[in-house]
Amino acid sequence: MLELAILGLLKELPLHGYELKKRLNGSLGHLFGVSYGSLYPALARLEKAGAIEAVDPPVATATIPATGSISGEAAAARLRRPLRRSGRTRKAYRIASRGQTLLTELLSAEAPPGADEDRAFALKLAFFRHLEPDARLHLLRRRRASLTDQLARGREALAAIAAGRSPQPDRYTRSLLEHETRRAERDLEWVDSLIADELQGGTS
Amino acid sequence: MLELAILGLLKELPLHGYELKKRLNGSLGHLFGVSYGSLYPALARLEKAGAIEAVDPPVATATIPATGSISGEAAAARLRRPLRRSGRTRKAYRIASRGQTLLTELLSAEAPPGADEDRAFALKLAFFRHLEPDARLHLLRRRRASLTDQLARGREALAAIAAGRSPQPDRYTRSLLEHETRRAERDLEWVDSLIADELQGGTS
DNA sequence: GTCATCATGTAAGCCGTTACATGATTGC
DNA sequence: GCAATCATGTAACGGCTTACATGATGAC
Repeated sequence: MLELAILGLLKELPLHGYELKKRLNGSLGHLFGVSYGSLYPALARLEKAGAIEAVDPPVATATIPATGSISGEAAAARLRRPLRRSGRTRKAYRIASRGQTLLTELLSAEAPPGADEDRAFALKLAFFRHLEPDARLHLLRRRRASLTDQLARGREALAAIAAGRSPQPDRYTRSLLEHETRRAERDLEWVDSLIADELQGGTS
Repeated sequence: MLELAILGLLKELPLHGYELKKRLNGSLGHLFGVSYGSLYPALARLEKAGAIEAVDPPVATATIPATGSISGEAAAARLRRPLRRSGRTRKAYRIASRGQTLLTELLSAEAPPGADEDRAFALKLAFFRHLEPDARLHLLRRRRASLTDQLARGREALAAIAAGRSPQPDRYTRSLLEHETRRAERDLEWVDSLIADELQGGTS
């Protein structure tokens, strides 16, 4: 998941490790906390695999692509200014074509079942714009199926308790089960609305 | 978190590893998936630390305390029957007094901030009955504070976007932000209802 | 000249996973 | 007797964390 986040951010503009970390712990913060101890090795790995490449800073404006996005331009400006430093300390990376492929793969990849699934889905959504509409729909439908399952299990568990087929849990466990079932309902409605938007082609 | 789950289950009745795993992946399943590779080492660790002890099976009924809970009795019966086996294969554990202490500590422990917090809270709730009312309230209030923060951050981010102080995110990111803010609202309401129940002393 | 911050990295360790190895018990 | 399942464990590895080491830059 770290690599997905890194590639997703680098897809918009080249960044160096320190800035990358600030962004990962900032906008994506609730989804994701990274420490240097995992970030820098991850960058090294990705570079060795040819997914990203160090961009040498000399020709500042030229190497930074116009993304059209406001944040992109602002960040590029931020990045441009300090480039007048000695130039040997910071190491900015940009995504390479193998990285584009990898990003698509990671976005489309089977979600790890279990507790990480929620986070993985949220993270993917943050970079959804980099996927083809088909792939987006596919992902949304897989997510939908998973939520439908969860919901069915929750409802069955509640029904079994109500019918006495399962023993009465204490009130905390019961409340937890009810809450999680409601959450699954809401998540399902939400995913359905995302699917509907997707089908009618991008209502902003 | 694994140790918390193990101790919480053993607090109700002695169990052996295999059965423990079935329960962890069953009722607590959505919160928690464990594999043998981590369960057995964890049991060994806990035993060495004196938190749990192997209970030798001979005197079946005598060693199993009456918990008063239906599931407890049913499980005890399930456990009782196969005890007529040779007796060298299964190794049931029961919680020791140091384990009781440890359980209380783990339940009361500071939640790891970040993405695990949700799961940790849910897991603790499943064993809430083993805590003193004071400790329960304390935990609920800490959770409340954390959710209040999350909610404030979400609302601020949305306000900043609406006011143009932040750049417009794409529709997926925006929808994600909105959804997570609503979720924080709902979670907060839920925790508030748990606090209210707690204060008026156990409305089932 | 010194302090805060920016910036990159390494080392040790924790907590979990999958895959593998092994054997007992039960049902047919 | 053979397969399914119950049952316990080990080995290798993955991914992330904290703590540590190092040094450049900018502000005052």
